[in-house]
Amino acid sequence: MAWDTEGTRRRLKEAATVEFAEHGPDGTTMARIAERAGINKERLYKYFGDKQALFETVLTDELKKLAETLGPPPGDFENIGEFVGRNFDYHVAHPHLVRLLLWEGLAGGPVADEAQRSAFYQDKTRAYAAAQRAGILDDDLDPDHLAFMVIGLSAWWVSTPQLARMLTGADDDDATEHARRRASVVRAVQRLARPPGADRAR
Amino acid sequence: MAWDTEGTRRRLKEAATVEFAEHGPDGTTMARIAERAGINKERLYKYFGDKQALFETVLTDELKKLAETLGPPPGDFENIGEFVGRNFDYHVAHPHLVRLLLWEGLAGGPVADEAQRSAFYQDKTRAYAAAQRAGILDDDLDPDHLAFMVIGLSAWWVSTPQLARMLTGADDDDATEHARRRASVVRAVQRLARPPGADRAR
DNA sequence: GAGAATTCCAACCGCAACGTTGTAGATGGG
DNA sequence: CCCATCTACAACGTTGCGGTTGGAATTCTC
Repeated sequence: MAWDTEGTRRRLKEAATVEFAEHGPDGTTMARIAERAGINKERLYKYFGDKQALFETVLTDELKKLAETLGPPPGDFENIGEFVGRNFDYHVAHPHLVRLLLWEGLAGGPVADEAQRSAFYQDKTRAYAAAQRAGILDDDLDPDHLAFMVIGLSAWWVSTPQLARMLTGADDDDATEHARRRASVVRAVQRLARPPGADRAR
Repeated sequence: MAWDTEGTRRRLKEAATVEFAEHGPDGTTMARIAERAGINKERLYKYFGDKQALFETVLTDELKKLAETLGPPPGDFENIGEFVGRNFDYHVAHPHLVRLLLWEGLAGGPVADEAQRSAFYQDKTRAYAAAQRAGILDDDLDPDHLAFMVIGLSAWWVSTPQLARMLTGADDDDATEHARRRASVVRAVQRLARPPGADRAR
């Protein structure tokens, strides 16, 4: 049988994503990743270097997936609510990414792929600023802060699930509660970003 | 010299707070806690049980400190913006608590002191609901979700410092940026919670 | 003031984790 | 067809962790 190096690489990375998202950098063991992938542990070191490098690879990969799934931010921000709603859906369906981000922030180590990501966020900020100048978004908040808070609003539910549970009294996989949360996020973003008077459709 | 059991207990707990907040449950070692406190490791087990119990003790303690420092939520929510601003200041000055909360949520294990905390949050939700009925807060969002998002807005900056840095381009200990962030949080909460037309003081 | 009880500590135990090494099989150019 | 090269793996070495134990020093109790 021919080698399937790309396949083993992919399987290792998928296993690493699950393990890292679940247990974090410190709680994850290289042996468990290899075991989950059904591949020998040593391959991890050959392909990805050490644990830290593997974590960074996994994180940048998941960020890319999000960007590809959601597509570029809508040219106009008229419908920012729905855009963030889709963002929220994504985070609830794949909590991997938010969890990886939180662990990255908590660890305080090097930031994976910092240059690319900074550039991405600066683009985003510029887009927000343009929409504010066009009057589509309110300019009450500075564009970078607005962008940051919008991310927060859609990611916060996944970030502190225990608070969410204690406050709402609902389980994480409750479908009707999910819909209620989504609606709240959409409405909150509209209140935050849209000029007063817009989105009056109650 | 007389025994100072309460003192050693306190020193151990303080050291544990720092270590747990910094490195998380998995990244923290009992030996390092003891070393930081200058006390023998075995005392930790005598006083606090095992690692998990120590973590829960530390977390509930920090939650109590926040509640005592900020005092009860203001009877009326007219000034919810400033209240949340003080909350934000606290989290920036003592990031311990938010970090512990994030780690608790990520670990997914048992929630420390769940009964008390649930009761606390339900009280909070009731207070929000009352303010909504009184017309002080807008009832656009359900009170539990509003409470949850308000917490998120003031804690999100500490939760993903690397995103904050990449978006704002500012260091975490930049004083003018702190003021700017605080103002954004206050304004955002007002937009989120207050009826349209209130807080028009630009 | 003697002995029970408690505080404190150094040393230890079992175990699991990271990362490496030595080797068996597969591949491909000359 | 041969040998350098690459993939893959089992087993290992070392380190460091959570938790325990035996005993010395100190305080309390009667």
